[in-house]
Parts: sequence; C-alpha cells; structure tokens
Amino acid sequence: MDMTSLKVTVGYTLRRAQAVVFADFSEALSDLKLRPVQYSVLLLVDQNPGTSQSSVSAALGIQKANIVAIIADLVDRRLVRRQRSPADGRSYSLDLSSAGKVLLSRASQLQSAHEAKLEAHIGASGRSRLLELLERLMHLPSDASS
Amino acid sequence: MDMTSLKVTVGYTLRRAQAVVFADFSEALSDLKLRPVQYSVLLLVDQNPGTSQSSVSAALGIQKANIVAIIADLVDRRLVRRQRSPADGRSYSLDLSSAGKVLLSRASQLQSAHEAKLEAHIGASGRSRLLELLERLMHLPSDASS
DNA sequence: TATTGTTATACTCTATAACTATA
DNA sequence: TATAGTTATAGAGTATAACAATA
Repeated sequence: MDMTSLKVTVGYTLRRAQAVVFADFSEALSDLKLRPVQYSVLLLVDQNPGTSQSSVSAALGIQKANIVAIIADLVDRRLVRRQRSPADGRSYSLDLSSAGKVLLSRASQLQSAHEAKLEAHIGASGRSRLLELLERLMHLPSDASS
Repeated sequence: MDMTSLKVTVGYTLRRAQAVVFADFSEALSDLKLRPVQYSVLLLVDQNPGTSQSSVSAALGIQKANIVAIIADLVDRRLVRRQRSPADGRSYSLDLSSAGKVLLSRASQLQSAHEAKLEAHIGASGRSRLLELLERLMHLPSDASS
C-alpha cells in the first residue's frame, strides 16, 4: 500500500505520532488507574492549589461541562478535595489530598520515565527542537486571522 | 494558572498541537463536506486503485469494523466505486469515480494550502525536522520490547 | 482454519444548550 | 447580565466480539 503522499503531511504524521505517544503514556499510567487527563488535572491542582474547575478546564482546553465528571471521579477517589470558595460562592477551591499527592508523585515518576524513553528515542536535541516546533504549532493563526 | 510542568512534556504538547492542526485542516476541508479521514481514504484509493477495505483500514490504523461506515458513505456519495474482486470473492476492489477524482483534486489543493500555512509558520527546515522527529516517534518501541 | 466485510455494542472524547445559584 | 458548576445530549473516534461468505 502506497502511503507516500500521506506520510509527507504534517497533519497525518502528527496524528499518528500523537496516538503512539498517547498510548505509550496511557499504558505507563495504567497500573495507577489514571488516564493522562487525570494525571494532568492532578498536576495542575498540585501546582495551583485553591484553583477552580473552570480554571482547570480552560487551562487544559476542555469544556467546563466535560471536566465535571473527571474531577468528580478524582474527588470520589479522595485524591482531590473540593471546598466551596469563601470569596466566591459559585466556585470550588481544589486541592490535593495526601493520597492525591502520593499518587501524583508516583505518576510523575512514570511520566519522567516515559519522557526519558522518548528522549532516548529521538535524542535530547531532537526532543528540545520538537517541543519548540509543537509549541509554535499550538499558536497557529486561526483561519479568521490568516 | 501555572502550566510550566505540562508544557515541557512531549506527550501533552504533542496532543495540543495535534488538536490545533487537526482543527485547522478540518476547517479547510469543511466546504467539501469532507473530514480528514475521508480525505485520507480518497487519497489512498486514488494511489492504490483496486485496493480493498482491509488494506485501507490497516494502512490508516483503523479497525476494519470502523472503516465500513466511512467507505459506505463515500460509496453512497458516488465518490468511491466498490466492486467484488474477481480474484477473491471475499474482498471488494475500490476505485475513485470521476466525481471522486474531481473532489480529491480540490481537497488536495486545500491540503497543500494548509501544509503551506504550517510551513510558513514553522519554516521549511522546521517542517522537515518535525516530520523526521514525528516519524521516529511513530516507531517508538512498544512497552513489551523496551 | 484463516480472512473479508459486516453488525452490534460499548466506551471515550468532544461540543452545545439549558439550567441553578451565585455574583 | 455574567460566571461557576451541572445535566442532558449528540456526534465523533475507537475497540472487541461474533457472524456469513469465501479462501
């Protein structure tokens, strides 16, 4: 099967590579019963204690309606604590529980190992350049402004 | 919101960049009522006339069960022709119709413009290096073999 | 026995609209 | 009026199991 014309497109190659890396990271986290998105929520809450669900969803580019079940699950598992904000009665204040911090610590070790595996595969300079190029693509001008 | 630790990970940055590029390409194709996966099927069938659904699904990394509706829709729209293979009564032989070739031609122009936009944003050498790095990531050793 | 195409099914991810309570 | 969180819902994308027809 001739795939030459697809393989020279950034969009297609990006999609396939993302799927491989995502699957590899998902597998790495599977023992902790954590999906990548749950890991990213724990990380954000840990580094931004007292943040709100809206802030987390905006930062991750997830609709606020879709973050509800994700955070509710983490709260059910006693990894995230959710308290009504004293300053603003509409929003919650999010923090990690002790168990949440322990689990995040273990997940972060797995993430580091995953990252090291990627770096071993494409080289330190390759990884560095890749991050730079992907970061630029993230800020691609939208169709309206181009 | 502090995002520094997420932004230095290949997995997260790859995921966000892929979403941006995918949305941009989807938007570019929207006038033709084509999704990216439909474009890739048309392209593969055009460059591999007489190929089968199984070959297309394997090449694109899509389960054979999930390619059925995709191809059925393209056949319904008279873009793809599907005939029983004389050599193997189990499989179909796929080809583009004249309308399919015309639509693919228009889609390819949009794809080229999309690709040019990406290249303008990250540079020709950046695009070239990006493709090389993503291609390597696609062949990341699986967990079992590493 | 194995493969092609198919149906059924389920789970995840994503997007929108509408609601409540608070501001 | 606007925002935070919620519910309901629908559309994609993806995965597995099981089947008929054919090899």
